[in-house]
Amino acid sequence: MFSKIIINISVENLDRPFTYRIPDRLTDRCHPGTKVLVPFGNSNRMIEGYILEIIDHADIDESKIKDIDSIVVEQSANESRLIELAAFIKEQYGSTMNAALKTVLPIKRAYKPKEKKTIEAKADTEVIVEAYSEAQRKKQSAKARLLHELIEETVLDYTLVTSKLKVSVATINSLQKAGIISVKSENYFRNPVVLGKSREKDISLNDDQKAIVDEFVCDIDNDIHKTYLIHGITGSGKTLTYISLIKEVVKRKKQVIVLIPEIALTYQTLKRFYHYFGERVSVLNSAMSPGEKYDQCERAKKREIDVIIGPRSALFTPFSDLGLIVIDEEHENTYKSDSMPRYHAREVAAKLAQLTNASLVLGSATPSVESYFRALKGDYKLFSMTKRATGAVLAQTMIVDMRKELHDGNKSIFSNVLKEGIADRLNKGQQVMLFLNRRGYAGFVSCRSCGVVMRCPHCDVSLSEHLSSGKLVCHYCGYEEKRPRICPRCGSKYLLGFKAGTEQIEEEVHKLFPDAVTARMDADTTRQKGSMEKILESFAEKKADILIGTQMIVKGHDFEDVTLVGIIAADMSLAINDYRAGERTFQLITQAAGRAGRGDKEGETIIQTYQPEHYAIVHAASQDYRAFYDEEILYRELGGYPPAKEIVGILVTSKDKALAQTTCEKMADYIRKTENEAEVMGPAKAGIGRINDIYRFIFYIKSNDKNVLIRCKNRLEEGLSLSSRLQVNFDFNPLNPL
DNA sequence: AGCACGCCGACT
DNA sequence: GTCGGCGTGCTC
Repeated sequence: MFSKIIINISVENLDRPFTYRIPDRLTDRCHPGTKVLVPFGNSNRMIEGYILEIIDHADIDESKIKDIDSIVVEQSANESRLIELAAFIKEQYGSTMNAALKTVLPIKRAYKPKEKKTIEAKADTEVIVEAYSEAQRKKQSAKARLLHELIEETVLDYTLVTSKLKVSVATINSLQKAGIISVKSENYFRNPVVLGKSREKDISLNDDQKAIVDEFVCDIDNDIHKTYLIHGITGSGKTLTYISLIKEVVKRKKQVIVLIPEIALTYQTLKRFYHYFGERVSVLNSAMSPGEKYDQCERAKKREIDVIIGPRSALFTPFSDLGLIVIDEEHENTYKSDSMPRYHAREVAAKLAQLTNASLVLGSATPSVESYFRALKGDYKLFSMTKRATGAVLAQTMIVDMRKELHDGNKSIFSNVLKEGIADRLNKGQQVMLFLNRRGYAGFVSCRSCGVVMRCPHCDVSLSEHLSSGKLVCHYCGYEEKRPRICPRCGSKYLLGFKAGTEQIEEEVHKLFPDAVTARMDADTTRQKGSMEKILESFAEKKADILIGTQMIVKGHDFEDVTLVGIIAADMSLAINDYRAGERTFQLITQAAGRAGRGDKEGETIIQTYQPEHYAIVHAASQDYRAFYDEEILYRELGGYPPAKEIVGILVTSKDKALAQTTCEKMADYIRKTENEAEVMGPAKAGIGRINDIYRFIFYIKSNDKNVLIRCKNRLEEGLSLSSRLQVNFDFNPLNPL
């Protein structure tokens, strides 16, 4: 017996399996995922590795093969489970086992003790309230922000205060001198932090929420672990429901993973969790260093925390007794990895829940069609929350037919209703959000005389004008060049940039409402780290009347004084040649509409479109998910798209164009000839045919049965020669346009 | 990554 | 002559 073993080092040269003989004494203890000690290299130094698979026949000269030395016994159950998860990812999504292991295993790091700083309230609540109002009076906004938090919580995380609350060291020092707060630092690992510092409130749930919690508790107490889909409209109190569910699980001495899209990982959200779970909750995010992430893994292993909140990768937190996984906003695209292995967190979470006997809770105001489909089929238990927890009413929505506006002689980007709406809100001192439903970046530059478009010399995309630096930039490979004054082809001076949509809107607003203060948020203004928070914060502080932006302004930000949301080109995302276009459009409009009227004032949403009769727009306007779903699923079944059918995209890339193309053709032909349960489409040049001088060809396989696609993938993988000149990527149920 | 092998300069 | 610099290449 032999085994393929991956060495426990992340170095490219060793990113391949090595074959070892399994000695007789170890045969019954060696399984995929087992951690073993093997002699390695010329000096036979002992090194740790993981068994990937057991094989009967060696694929290399047997004289070279060494024996496995021993099994590493202290391997924990959760570690072997993570290995199993890696095997699942490799099988389901097509990647090397090493790549799968790397996504799953925590990063190794040298032990470096880290200090944990906290800010504690030293004075009584009355003193803090007093100081808070004084700070407010003196317009010391940073001080006020900090004190405001201290009224509710007595202990705050130092880094949280400095980063999310943007309180400087100077402010903290002055409050420390005044004796109102004290800064304490303690060692992370030596002193497990004391819990229960926050002033806990009882959770009071409404009937919808209670019903969910009751059924969930009943299930887990009978050792039933299901997947639950909570469909709850914006503001229906999903987060509080999650918190109640998590409390029940934590009470039973089990741990919880909460997945949240990175963009929604705001101070507000975190505060709610800190409030109920104190120091027993931890966070992961992309801004953290590998060391910090490693620390959180260690804390999880040591059972110092019960709850971890984070993006996709938080799924791999090494808890020993996982009881529940929550995926908030489960429809979000960020849950699908965009690099190999292209796994979907929802599917991997389901597998992890199955392996650990945990429950899975999915929540969304606009569930993905896939999840809702499963829920209706009975695979998931479906809960609906149809009332806003605060009792606030949903915004009034209105669809404006822009064709009619044009017909009536209104050539502006704004309909007359929207213009009146904006004027009205400006009068009342309320705020407006203008949402441009547009994907992509700033405008390209082209010659008005000969029509030539400035393109990247290494990629098949046009270059974007970078206004501040006066350069043309490629967003795919980073190529830069100075913006030419005259057309390089015909020499004309009419080389003009097309303005990014949001800029154009801003200009128009200034023209119509010269006194209004606007803030703009798009790929161009948020390129710098932290600038997004800055813009949102200044808008929240009412430093601007109108916030103009793309997708990023609609996700989970609540502004009490926003009473009007204008959706400029609601149908723009329908034009994309993608089976998910309708779903995406519905989600975006629903989310945008949900931004209006979050406070006590009634909100209004105006949807401008050239396709007022399109079902995604009609149902989004009436906030009727079910009606949308019923039409959408019909279309998916008709077109043979997920979830009715499964799709895999096979992307072949190479510097050698002919090689990529012929390989892609060969692969497609091979599947066509050998698999009659599968339908092959293509091959064709990929959506972007060349990136960084690497040519890209793609073909798709469709089938009713995902296992057929996995079989195709496995057979293509087997047939692959290990040519480094060629790369093959698999993408199951791809998110990008077909 | 580690570690051996190896091919050059400067030293007991 | 040899000790040791680190450049190259391999590890089942």
